[in-house]
Amino acid sequence: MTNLKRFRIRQAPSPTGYLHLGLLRQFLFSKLFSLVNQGTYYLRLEDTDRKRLLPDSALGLVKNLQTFGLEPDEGINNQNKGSEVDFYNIYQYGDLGPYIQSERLNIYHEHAQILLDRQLAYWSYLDPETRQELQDIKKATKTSINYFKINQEKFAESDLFQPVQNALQDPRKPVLTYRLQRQENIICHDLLVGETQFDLSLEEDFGILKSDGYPTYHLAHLIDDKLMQTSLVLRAQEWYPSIAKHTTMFQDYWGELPFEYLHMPFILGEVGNKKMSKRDGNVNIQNYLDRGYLPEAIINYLAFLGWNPGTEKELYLERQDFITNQDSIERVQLLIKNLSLDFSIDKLSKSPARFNQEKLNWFNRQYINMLSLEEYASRSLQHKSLGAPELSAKKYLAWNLDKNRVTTLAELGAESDCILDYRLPDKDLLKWKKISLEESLTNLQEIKDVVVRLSNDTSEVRRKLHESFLEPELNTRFLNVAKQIEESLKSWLKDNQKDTGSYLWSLRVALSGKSKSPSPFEILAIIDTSEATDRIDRCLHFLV
RNA sequence: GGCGCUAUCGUCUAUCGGCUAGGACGCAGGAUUCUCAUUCCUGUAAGCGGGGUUCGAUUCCCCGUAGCGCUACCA
Repeated sequence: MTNLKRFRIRQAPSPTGYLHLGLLRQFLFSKLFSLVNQGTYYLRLEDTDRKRLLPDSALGLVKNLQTFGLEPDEGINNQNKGSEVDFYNIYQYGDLGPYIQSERLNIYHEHAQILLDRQLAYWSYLDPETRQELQDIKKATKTSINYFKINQEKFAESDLFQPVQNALQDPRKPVLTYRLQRQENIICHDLLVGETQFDLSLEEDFGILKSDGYPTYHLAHLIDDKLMQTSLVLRAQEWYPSIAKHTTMFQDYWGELPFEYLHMPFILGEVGNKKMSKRDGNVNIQNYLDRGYLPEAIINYLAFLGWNPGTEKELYLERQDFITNQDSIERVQLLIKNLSLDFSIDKLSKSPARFNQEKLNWFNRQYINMLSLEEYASRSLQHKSLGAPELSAKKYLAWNLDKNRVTTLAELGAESDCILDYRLPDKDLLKWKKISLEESLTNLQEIKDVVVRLSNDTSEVRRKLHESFLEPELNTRFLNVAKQIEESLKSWLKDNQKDTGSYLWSLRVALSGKSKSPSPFEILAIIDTSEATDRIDRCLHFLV
């Protein structure tokens, strides 16, 4: 991209709500661009809309970004590494600040004055009613409004170009308006779309400094992205129609457009053709976190919405990464780094992408399964706000069984509850499909002795397993014990020429109490002999 | 209304003029299995319509059509 000057990319969120999916993807792609270009990814807070301002949302935003490994290199965050901004309860850091637009008012006013001096902007005194009337006429006559001319006819030249400080005190509440003077066609460039020609005579003047002294996006963009040395403006597609205004504004004021534009296509909601909105209820990124989705899965999924490496690779983290790194934030940073290795602009899609929960679920299942048992258990417990319950080997081993059966962290216990909280099955459930209930129970009675013997035989390995349940490789050691039980039990069945289903079905149902459950061998590796005996005996009572 | 963007399986997408249109999710079937899940295999399903350029168009161009966006003292 730009090779002479240092690559700098920015995101400029507004503290008017929560972090949503579309925005998160923009942050991700910005970070990816900065990594590819070995540049800086910075963040500034666009808090110029005082009516919609929600101060708390700034902290929520930077916290979320940290969770997703997207903390900016410069700008604002929630770490104590810069100067604190009390109002938002966040920190700001970097050499080109302030990064909070409400702290830059004097800068905007200074440039507004230059704009006035050069007659590139003027004060518009039209009240809302008048502007509404003009817009109605515009619709009827299909001609664009010349705001400058209208103001010129009604007000004196000295009013139109009065100094900023005076105008802000003016009871008529004027709005500083950008004066589009060029009437010709302009060719605008976007990294994704390419070149588009716009007719500037169709564009209308637009407000840049509101009567409350705060800039609109247009002025803030004009000033900040020059002063903060942005080299790539990556923003949502909805801005694309403004590219002509902005390009001409930069050319007029600064003599050049000092950066490239890239407009990101929308993310569509699962139903309908609208971009994901707050009405979908599922756009808030915090919802996904709350529902037990891993940041790794969300980021990996989002990366593939509008981008594709052109290879068949989709998972950008491997099982090994989960073993060597137990920290979620560091791991998601690694994920982003891995993505950046394949990331390039010509792999971006120009059309909007539809959000698909099923695919996200798949990513989440993949990554949950890669989690170490320790991390899976602790994160699931944390997720359920269970704090730190007394950890028993039994619980821990039972949860282990859930890991490749769940979609989200919220489902801890979904399958394993039958081990921790036994309920007697219905009588009929004990019947194996090929034989009668009586026969099934007789078989159960018969295998009970084998199970008891086996359970006693393996009590030593099980004791060792349970004692060291917090040590690494638990899953492997557990599976070994389960396998040992399985082999013994199956060889007994084979030696005595017994049909596996006729014995194992009722055994498993007796041990789990459920029609669908982990295998009897896995259950026997967890519960002790007396517990196993008790469960079987209770079922055998159906015999009498 | 004006201006603009976009257009391949249900969804995310590959293809940068040669296609028997590839992959992933989902779905269906099968294998393994005492059940469920996992894993593995197989299948399912697509180039919006019409012109043009070309030996040849999903790919390039034009016109339609559809979807979306913008048309603020919101960003």
